[in-house]
Amino acid sequence: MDDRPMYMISVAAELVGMHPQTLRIYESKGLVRPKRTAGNTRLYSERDLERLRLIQRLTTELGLNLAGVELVMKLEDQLARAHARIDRLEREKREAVEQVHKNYRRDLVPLSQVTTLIPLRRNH
Amino acid sequence: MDDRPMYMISVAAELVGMHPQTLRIYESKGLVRPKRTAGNTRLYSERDLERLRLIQRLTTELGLNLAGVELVMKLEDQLARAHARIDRLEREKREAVEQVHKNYRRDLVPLSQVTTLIPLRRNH
DNA sequence: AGCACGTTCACGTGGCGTGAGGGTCC
DNA sequence: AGGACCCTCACGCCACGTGAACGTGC
Repeated sequence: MDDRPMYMISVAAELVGMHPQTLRIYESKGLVRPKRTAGNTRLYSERDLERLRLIQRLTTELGLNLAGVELVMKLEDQLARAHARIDRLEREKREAVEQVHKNYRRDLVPLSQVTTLIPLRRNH
Repeated sequence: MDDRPMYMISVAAELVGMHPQTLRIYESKGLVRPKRTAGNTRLYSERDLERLRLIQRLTTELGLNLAGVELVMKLEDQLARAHARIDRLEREKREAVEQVHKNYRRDLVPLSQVTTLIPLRRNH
């Protein structure tokens, strides 16, 4: 995702189909945090736009209010991290088993078979 | 958690500090599903009350609307299951390693040592 | 100078809680 | 018969989106 600040508020609002004032409200509630220029003009990155589109889905399609949006985004973040953890654990579990196998040498023989091996070697 | 239906609406509302009509609204939106008697009277279980208290926290303390409550409860359910999965995976990872160790017999000897074993056995 | 930016305030709509009215069950 | 249940409708409040007013930066 692209973090570079690119669009000022009118362009950003146009791109996501929202009222510029709405974007200001979202910022005042901490839902998006666009960068600012030296002259205090907001600059929205692609990541900000993506976040705005998510807010839009939650409010217009699902009917959440802004308090709900905030909590939902927090939970979705936690959920994403939990899923990442699950993927990592599954991989580590597989790798751990393989590693244990590798740590056992391939040329191991049961001690009980050693006596039967002796005759075989004497025939040489 | 106790699923047995126990309290009719006035008692349930009293117990959680809500208006009975509010409980009916929550049911109409699918947020709680109390059982009914043969005469169509709602009966709330302890689990239902717990759910009502959660809704109360989300609405009054955090300011969510009901759409938000619904989605948040869904996400919290998913999150709980993800955490359960993580716990299970961590346990399985540990057990898998132990199991691999067990599958290697304790009396294994490197094949290269077999020749050195032979003299030892001949001395008997 | 002009236009889009900034902030603050005002208005309208809609969601939600609360209550009342009227019917039904025990 | 009375009280608490059922459901539906109406009212009020608050959140949120929208716009206007006014000042500032490019």
